[in-house]
Amino acid sequence: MHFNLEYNNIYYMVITDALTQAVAAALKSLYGIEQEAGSIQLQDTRKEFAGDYTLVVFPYVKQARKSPEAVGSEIGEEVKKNLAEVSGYNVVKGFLNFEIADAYWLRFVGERAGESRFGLVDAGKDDIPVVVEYSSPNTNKPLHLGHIRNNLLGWSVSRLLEATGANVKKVNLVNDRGIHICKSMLAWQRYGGGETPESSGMKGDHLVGKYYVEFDKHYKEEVKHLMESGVEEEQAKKEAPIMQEAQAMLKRWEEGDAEVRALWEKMNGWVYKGFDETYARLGVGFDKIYYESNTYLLGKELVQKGLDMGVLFRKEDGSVWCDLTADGLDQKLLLRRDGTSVYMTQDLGTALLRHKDFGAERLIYVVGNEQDYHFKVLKLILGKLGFEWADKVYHLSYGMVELPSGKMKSREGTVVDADDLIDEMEKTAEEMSRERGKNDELTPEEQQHLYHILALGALKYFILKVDPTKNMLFNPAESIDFNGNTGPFIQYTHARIRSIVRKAGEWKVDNWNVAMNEKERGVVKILHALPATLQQAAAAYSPAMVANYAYDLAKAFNSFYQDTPILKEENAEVKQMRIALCQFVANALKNTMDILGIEVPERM
RNA sequence: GGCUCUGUAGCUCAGCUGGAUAGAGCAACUGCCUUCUAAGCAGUAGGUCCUGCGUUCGAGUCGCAGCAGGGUCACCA
Repeated sequence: MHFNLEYNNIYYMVITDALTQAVAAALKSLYGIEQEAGSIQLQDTRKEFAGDYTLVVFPYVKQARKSPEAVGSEIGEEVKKNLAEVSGYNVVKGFLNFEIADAYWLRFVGERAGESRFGLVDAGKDDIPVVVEYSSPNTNKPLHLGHIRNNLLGWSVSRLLEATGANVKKVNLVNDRGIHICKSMLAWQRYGGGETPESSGMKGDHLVGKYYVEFDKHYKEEVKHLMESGVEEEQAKKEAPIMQEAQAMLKRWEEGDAEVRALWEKMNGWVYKGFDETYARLGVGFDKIYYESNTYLLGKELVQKGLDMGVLFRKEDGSVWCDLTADGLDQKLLLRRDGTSVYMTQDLGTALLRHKDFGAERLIYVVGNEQDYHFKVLKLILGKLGFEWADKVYHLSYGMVELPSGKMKSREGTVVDADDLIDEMEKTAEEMSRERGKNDELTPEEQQHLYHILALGALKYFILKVDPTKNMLFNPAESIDFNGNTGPFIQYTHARIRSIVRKAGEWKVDNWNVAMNEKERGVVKILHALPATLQQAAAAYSPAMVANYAYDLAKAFNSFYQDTPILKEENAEVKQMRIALCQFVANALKNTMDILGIEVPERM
């Protein structure tokens, strides 16, 4: 029997698939063991041993009734006989290490190095869309570091899904109504003296945020006064006049009061202008923006449907609930006794709206893990309401960004402001670049652009390299690094490679018949794993896996670059192969960083 | 208290569906720029993988219990 390497219809010829098939056949012919090729696990051979891929034979020794060493040798021999690309094997204890012939790697580089999109799958424009919601800010205060993580994750996961073939629609649901914005409005009305972004020179979202803080200051004072005059705290918080007035303003807003609406539109307008600026600096965007002022009444007809279906019930006071006790949860309110809806009701409505707007089934919500319970319930209720796409709703639950002092709290002023942080990063990037003095020949515009992409590269990589599900720590006292496992390290590696490739000029692919060194093989094997890595990362919704991949690749390349001549190589064939390898790595770095939303420079 | 997530080097983090002697970066210490970009490379030092029991040929990874920390359990969003 002989195994031919075939083109996997999506990507490229895959030696690992051929190997597992050959192993499965060997298991059968040698020991009569039936094992599907797909369920055979190969792992990368550890670098202290010779070989490329390793099969652990322990699972088979019992049935084979032989020692692990014997089983390893027999399978190794059989596979080597049948698979030309296997140039050798060795057995250490129960580990069978396959060695892959250089010819395979050379062919792989020759065929793929010039592909600008190796490992990426073209997005199916006609496929059923996947809707990713992210960002979803409140309009009463500017964005902070927590929002940055959300935005970067949302953007990057969207890119990641696109890179693996999905038709992604990015949406934002702006929370533009409610008591929080009324607080800012009221405080501005009372204490603002007509201040505007233009008159103050303040960014609109920051200006509105300033009055949100202003409200809180007066509110606390009033509560304190009331408590001093003997009112209980609970009561005082409700009775504080400024709070009552904010509530009244909300009511007027809901009634459509012209004056309140005008003020609301004016101040929200300031905020949007500010947000747009921050989004642009972060390099994120949306296909559609929803506003809660338009959607907050949605969901009520769904509640009626649920009542008709008998999956919801009405209590004596008129409130409507969903009983989730059978699912191990509580009862969940969907309509208050006055008939008004709650957050969950709107979210049910907007889910359906989105399903209709895009014909989407997969809805992905990039929302912090403090809302795990909410989304569990949302999914359950959608299911009970009979939507078969409910099980395709996915909450991408990410951990919060903590400071050394603990959680960020906007009202306590312990937040890291998004704009300030980006400013800071750009300043640092500029300083570091000037110190090195490598970019003096660039135009001032090119320099500014470089500082920007380096700053954002550092920031984005810092945040995205961490597993999304985990909380992460940010220490403002220690600025984000530009050395080591960082975005600029990878950007630098790319710039360096591009420099070589530019100097090399045209390169062509021949049927290289040369020997590879360990460093070259190390780089090629990482490139080879790119498609599978992207698949895994997409399945896990984890840009972190992409970030770590890019780092491993850059690291391996730098190690190769350090002690292997490329342009100075005298053997023309070897030189061509190395240039191709360089181009290949540059493409892979560019594409993986692009998934992270990070631009890579041509020089730096 | 119920539910849930997390615990790996001094610090920040990797460790894919269990596999060989647990890996990076930062910080500390050594070397390497007249040679393709030193934002780099090579090396030294640093670990009871929170604890215990269990499953397994094999556990950082799976199960149970405990300890510590976060989140959440609103007619808020």
